[in-house]
Amino acid sequence: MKTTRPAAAPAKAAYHHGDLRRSLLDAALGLVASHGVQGFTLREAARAANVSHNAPYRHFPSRTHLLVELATEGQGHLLNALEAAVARTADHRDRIVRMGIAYMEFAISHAAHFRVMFSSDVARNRTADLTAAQNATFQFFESELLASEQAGLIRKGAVQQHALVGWSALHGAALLVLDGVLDNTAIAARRKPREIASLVLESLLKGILNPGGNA
Amino acid sequence: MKTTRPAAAPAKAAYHHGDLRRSLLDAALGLVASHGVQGFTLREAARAANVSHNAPYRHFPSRTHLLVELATEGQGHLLNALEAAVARTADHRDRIVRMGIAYMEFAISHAAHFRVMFSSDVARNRTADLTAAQNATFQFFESELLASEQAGLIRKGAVQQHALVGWSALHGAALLVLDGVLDNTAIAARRKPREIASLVLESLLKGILNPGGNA
DNA sequence: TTCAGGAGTTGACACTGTCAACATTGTTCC
DNA sequence: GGAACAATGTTGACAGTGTCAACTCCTGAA
Repeated sequence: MKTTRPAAAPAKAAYHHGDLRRSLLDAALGLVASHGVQGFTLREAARAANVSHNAPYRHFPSRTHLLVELATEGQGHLLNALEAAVARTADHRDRIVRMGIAYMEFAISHAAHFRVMFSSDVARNRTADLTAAQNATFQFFESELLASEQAGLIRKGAVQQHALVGWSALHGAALLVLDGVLDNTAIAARRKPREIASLVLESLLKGILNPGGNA
Repeated sequence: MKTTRPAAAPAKAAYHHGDLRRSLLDAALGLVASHGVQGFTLREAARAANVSHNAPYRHFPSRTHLLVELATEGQGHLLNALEAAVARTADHRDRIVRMGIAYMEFAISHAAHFRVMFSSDVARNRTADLTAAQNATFQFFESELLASEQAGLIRKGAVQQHALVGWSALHGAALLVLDGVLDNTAIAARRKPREIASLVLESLLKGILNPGGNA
């Protein structure tokens, strides 16, 4: 983890931590995963990093700011995941489907990040960086659909609307799955998250594909 | 509010509150509205109800349980709103559109309830009652679509899937709007919530309407 | 070598959720 | 009526939290 400093001292040793900021973010992520956003505590993160309860304040002005930072970071990871998913094929329909599935799978397999990214108290303390990261995600959706439109896969003229509806549906499905709200529905109870995403995408595509499409 | 007891005493007077449970839920809702779910405090709710900091424990076993109760109540109100919206017309397409718009409008105009209903720490402490209330909402979506299917408005054979996708899209859109995530998108920035809901519904309907539909 | 400032520490404060023990009230049965 | 009893509220305490202020330690530049 370190770069230059004296390797790995056995005890907690050094006065300067080396990369406290990173350690705190990692610890926070773990705590959110096990105790929820609400249950995350600055002092416990400090403890996990072997540091006094006030050390975090040298890196983050408040508990909320740390969470916002985590959210911004997560949003970047999400965008990376979407880009990676899409990169594996050139077929426009496939790309859309993979992108959607990647969204759902990110929400599930990086649940802690995802929860922080869309927790309400982070939303009300959003920074310009976080806003920019969220906009980038939406624009990625849009650009992908724009390419499909130009290739003639989907109907002309409502790319922004399609992006809005697509993102909403995937986002909503991800949250409903994450919260277990769908666990008692016949349609979703026995399906894996990626299958649920497929169902959502299938329906969405029916609404936007060109009549002559290859559906 | 009271029924039999001595009207409204000017001072806080009476040892027994009368309806503390209700007062606490109302106070909690107000606090969530102004300070967020995270910022809601049992002690402040108690203060708002003119009662000692421990009185709430005679009605709720914990802070979280109070929130779960609030969520269950909100889910009931949501279902009522959906039913009321649908009742105003017999046209199946209209009913679906009104139902969707009502969902979005509930999320916006009852934001505090909605936030509690889908806050993650409520989700992880869900009671049977809350689960039942959520299932009822999904079933209402389903039943509405089933009626449309039988009337020939929408394609045969995938009502559950349509309900899943529809709920997901509306839910996702509501949360994205509520969190302000869409504020910087060209498509949603200058639109009212109900217009955004209309856009979502328009797209969804294109995907499920019968070819011979009146779209 | 000095020294300014970044990084971490200790100590304090008001506040929180929750537990235990106690006080007051309304109800129910003789 | 009054006596037991359960509900409902209260007071007091405790550990834990976020944050502020003042301090110490360490590193890199002048």
